[in-house]
Amino acid sequence: MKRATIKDVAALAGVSAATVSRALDDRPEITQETKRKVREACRVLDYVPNIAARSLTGQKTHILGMLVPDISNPYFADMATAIERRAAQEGYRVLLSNSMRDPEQELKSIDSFLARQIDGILISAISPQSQARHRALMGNLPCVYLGINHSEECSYVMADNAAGSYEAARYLLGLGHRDILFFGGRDTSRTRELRLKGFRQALAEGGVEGRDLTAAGDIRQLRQWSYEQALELFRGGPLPSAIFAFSDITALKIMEAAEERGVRIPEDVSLVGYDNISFAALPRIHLTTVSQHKFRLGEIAVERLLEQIQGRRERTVDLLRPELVVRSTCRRVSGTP
Amino acid sequence: MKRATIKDVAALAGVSAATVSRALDDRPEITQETKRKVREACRVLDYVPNIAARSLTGQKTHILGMLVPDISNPYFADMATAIERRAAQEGYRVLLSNSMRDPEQELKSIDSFLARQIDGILISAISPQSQARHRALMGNLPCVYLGINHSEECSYVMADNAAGSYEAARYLLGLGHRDILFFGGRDTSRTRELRLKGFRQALAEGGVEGRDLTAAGDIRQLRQWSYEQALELFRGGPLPSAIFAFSDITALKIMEAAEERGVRIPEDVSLVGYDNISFAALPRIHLTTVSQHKFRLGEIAVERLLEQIQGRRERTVDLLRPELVVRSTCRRVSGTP
DNA sequence: TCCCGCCGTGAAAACGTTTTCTGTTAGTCG
DNA sequence: CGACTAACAGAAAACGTTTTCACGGCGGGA
Repeated sequence: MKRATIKDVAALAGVSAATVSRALDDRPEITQETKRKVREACRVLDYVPNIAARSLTGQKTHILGMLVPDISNPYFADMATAIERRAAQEGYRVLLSNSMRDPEQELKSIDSFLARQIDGILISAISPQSQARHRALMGNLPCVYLGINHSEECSYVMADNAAGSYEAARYLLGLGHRDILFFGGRDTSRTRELRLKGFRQALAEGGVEGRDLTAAGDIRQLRQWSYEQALELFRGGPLPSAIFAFSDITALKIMEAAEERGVRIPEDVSLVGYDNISFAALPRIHLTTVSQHKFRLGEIAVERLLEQIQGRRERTVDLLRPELVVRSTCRRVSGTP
Repeated sequence: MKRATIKDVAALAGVSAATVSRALDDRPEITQETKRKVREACRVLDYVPNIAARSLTGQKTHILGMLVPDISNPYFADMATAIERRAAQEGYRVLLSNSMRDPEQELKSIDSFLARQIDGILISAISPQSQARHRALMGNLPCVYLGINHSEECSYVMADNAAGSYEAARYLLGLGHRDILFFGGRDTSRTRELRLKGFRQALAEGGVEGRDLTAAGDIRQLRQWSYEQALELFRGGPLPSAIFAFSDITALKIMEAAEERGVRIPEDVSLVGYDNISFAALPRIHLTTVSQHKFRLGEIAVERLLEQIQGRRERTVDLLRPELVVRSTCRRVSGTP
């Protein structure tokens, strides 16, 4: 009933525990014959090594931690999928933590990760409050930021936000749009800052004035805020020619408000999102958006983290070029070629 | 630089390691004063207990394993969210494993869970091949099935699939539909069987003949299969009055095909889904569907698993009643009251 | 023949906790 | 005043591995 230990295997194979350990590690100094006996004994006893004991001797746990605000957000779910898969390929498991953007939760998660001796941590969102604590640990715990770069001392892999929005804005300009509104995102968000920057640059190059609408205030209510602002925008009065949404989630909220107000997309307003989450490709939605290659980002993040864990590399920075994916939420402005 | 151990804390607090252990456990036999000193020392040294060492002494790891086919599927993402949250409340973490429905992956995951001394496991999908291995362990490892019940020896919590589809079918009947097609699901799926059963029962009670379309064959290609079958269905010729999709994912694929063929929903065909995944509530989609209370299911699953782990309860069975959520993909058949 | 070195293996220490068993001190009761 | 109890804390064993060190045997060179 009780699980077999290495000693049981050793006894059955007629060798010592040390030999079993070495045989399972496939060390060259052990005879083929001995290895065979050991393997056989393991099979018979259904032996599974105890990782807790292993990690006690200073070995690694082969567990990675992942800090995420909300796994039910498809943006993070997609990344998590990629991460989980890549990690599994390398023999690692991932311990998930939804912080729900609650600083206290984040702190607890970090502590619990530490307590569990994880080998490294992937962070795709963290509040400023928790960063101090986190920074204190960075020396000890390999870490890579994913999709953000809160600290220059730490590795990160992210998409080039400015480049992505630059390209999307150019696309809108090319379609003849001149009155384009950048919509949403928190005023504290560095990501928003970068996306806005690329947007503004494209507009400036096209000699067009840009507008933008920013969420300032409670961080948790962003979706609700977007919906209400869009409702307000569509209340009547002149519409912008196109809306550049901070994210696909935001774009969806804009769509919802538009639907409610009878505003048609793209006939009345063009709309582009950002992230290319799975929602965007759905029938009836067909959101034109900027793809972040979340899958690739996740994979690279794992690779970099493992390199760091295994001491093969120090701090790294990866910037992926995003890609505009054109669907059907933008139209050409009449009267343009 | 090295992490502080319990001995360091003991030294700083001027007590023994044993006392520190007891103090942190808040045992009554330790003086308030001593506890205070210990806590202070922990704070100073930034002490985090080593869970690996703790688990070695026969304690629990406070880690739960979760076997999922695909976390980027919103159905599982939603459940995972609920599970993660509830587990965290109880001081547990969850180790995630995406099997991608690959039996070999499943096996590996189970072994790796075992090696990591997890306290219990939540399974929301498992292939028949892996079940044998899993069953062998069930005596040792607390387990609850989530949304499925592959074995009567094991706890499970799931929605009453037959009841849900019964209700949805009644709704369709009430709207005047008489030619209703049950669409999709794998022929090996027990879930499909149950949903079909409720569907048929409702139809039989209404004196209506039901039809159904089932996927037989490669399990991984279900979405593609649905899309192609729907395309075929919409090729021309007589349409059913309503389609009852096996799942929301299937329903979405049907929508996609309908869009492609110029078939309007609900004007030309009514459509109901199953699961109420987040996609279903999106603007422009508004899928009428059966809600499984995935969140509640996840929570209950964690609660039952913990009860089992802590020896408070044996095998349990929970059946939740699903709920029809009416949106806008069904219309009343003309000529009915 | 003797010694050296190498190969394969075993014994034991170490990892950081928890827990059981003891021991000490002070207080209480007869 | 002596002995017993209660309250508190320490020493040491145990958990299952890995790893360091040591040892025995064997082949080969002198």
